[in-house]
Amino acid sequence: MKRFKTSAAGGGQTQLASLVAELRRQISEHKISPGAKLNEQQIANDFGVSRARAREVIGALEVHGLVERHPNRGAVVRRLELHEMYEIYDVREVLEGLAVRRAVENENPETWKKFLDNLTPEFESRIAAGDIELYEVEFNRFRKAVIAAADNPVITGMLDSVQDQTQIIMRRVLVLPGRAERGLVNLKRLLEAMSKGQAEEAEKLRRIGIRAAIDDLKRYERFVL
Amino acid sequence: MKRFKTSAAGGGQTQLASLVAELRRQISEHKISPGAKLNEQQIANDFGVSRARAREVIGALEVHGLVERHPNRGAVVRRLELHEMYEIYDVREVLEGLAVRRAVENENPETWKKFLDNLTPEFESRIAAGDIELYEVEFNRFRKAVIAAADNPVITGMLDSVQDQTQIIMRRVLVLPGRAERGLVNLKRLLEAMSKGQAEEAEKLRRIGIRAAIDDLKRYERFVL
DNA sequence: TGCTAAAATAGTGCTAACATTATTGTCAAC
DNA sequence: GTTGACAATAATGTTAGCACTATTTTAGCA
Repeated sequence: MKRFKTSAAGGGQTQLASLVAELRRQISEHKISPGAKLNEQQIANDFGVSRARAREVIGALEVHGLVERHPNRGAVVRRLELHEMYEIYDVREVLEGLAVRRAVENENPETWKKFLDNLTPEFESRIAAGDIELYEVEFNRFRKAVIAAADNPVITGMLDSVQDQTQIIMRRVLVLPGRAERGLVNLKRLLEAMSKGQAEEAEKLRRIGIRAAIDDLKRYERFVL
Repeated sequence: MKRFKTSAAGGGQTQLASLVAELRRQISEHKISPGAKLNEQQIANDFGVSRARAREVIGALEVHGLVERHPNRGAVVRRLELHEMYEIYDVREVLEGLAVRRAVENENPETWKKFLDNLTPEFESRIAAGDIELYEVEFNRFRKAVIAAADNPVITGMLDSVQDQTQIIMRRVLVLPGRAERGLVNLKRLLEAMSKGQAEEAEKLRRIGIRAAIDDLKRYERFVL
């Protein structure tokens, strides 16, 4: 059992916000599975907070769309339906494109040149040989840098929300045949455009990359879900 | 005092969700002003719900970013700062563009032709003469149709959230010199593209329209805020 | 008058107890 | 085996009371 700081314990973030962030994390990583029941007393016990606080947390998750509550019967973690996945990805496409555009406008092109320089022939052959984790780590490192450079908390918050809901499925997509290779091709072109300060071209390429990933999901739906 | 339905009263939406929607509406219309204090017992009294429920509502508003809570001291409705306005508008630009693109793809072009046909020379001269409400009503009618045709609840939810936070200020922008006229020119071109089924062109034009509105805000900041 | 310490205040935070409600389980009748 | 009625159950929903905490106010003193 993890003891959650009371509200007055400093650090700027309220107890509620901390708890919600933790539950979101657990739900998004499927540590709490879709379909799992959440109950106030259990959460209060698990996190060492009052039942009143636990209730607030569940309420916030409800409003956030992550759980479905049934009055007097408890809450269930929502399953994401496939059509929702596509809806979310439409939004992700434009938001990631926007983030990249702003990142290019805000940040020294040398930053992106450094990422490009990491994509050595050795790196590429390791991806081709199946080292998907390597690709994932590098891609996530790049993506974090983009979001930081975009410097827009609204974008960040929305993309976090998007990520919460889609990450498990998209990890499955990442291991589909040739996904990582195709992703790498797109990443190289994207980084080239970014290294030249081409903000609109970068936005377009990022969007193409997102669209390509979701197209792979469509193609292999029966295998992923 | 408005008596809020208990959770079990049917209609699919939980009491919490209804209350949150109502508070969001009041905050977004400045019926509850930025800087106003919210307290649990007052909300419980005002809406005829338990203090526990009121507390949940405030918690949800906190997580939603609409209020700032101070442990043991209460909650205050957040003031939107100008830089946040611009951050939100970046996101709005891409989301509204996406909505228009999807609407064009999903809906019969005749729909948009009908909106275009409403923009008669008489309509235009009334806008030029200062009938801003007419422009606002027609534009909002069009916008609702777009969002409905886009048929993506994720977009809708995010745009609702964006609207909550920006609508009061953007109404002030709407009465700036020439704003409505310039908006109308963009709307005509947009509807022309939509009537021809040009989804990408429509997306581009919608984005230009949003960008133009925010540019007017930048130009007249000192008068608007 | 200005400063400091103590008291008061306002509101949340927590706990306990009981009420309420929707669903599930059991049992008898057909 | 199925159906319907009733009881049990699980969890939330509400209320009440008190604890706790951060801020504001007040009183006393230099």
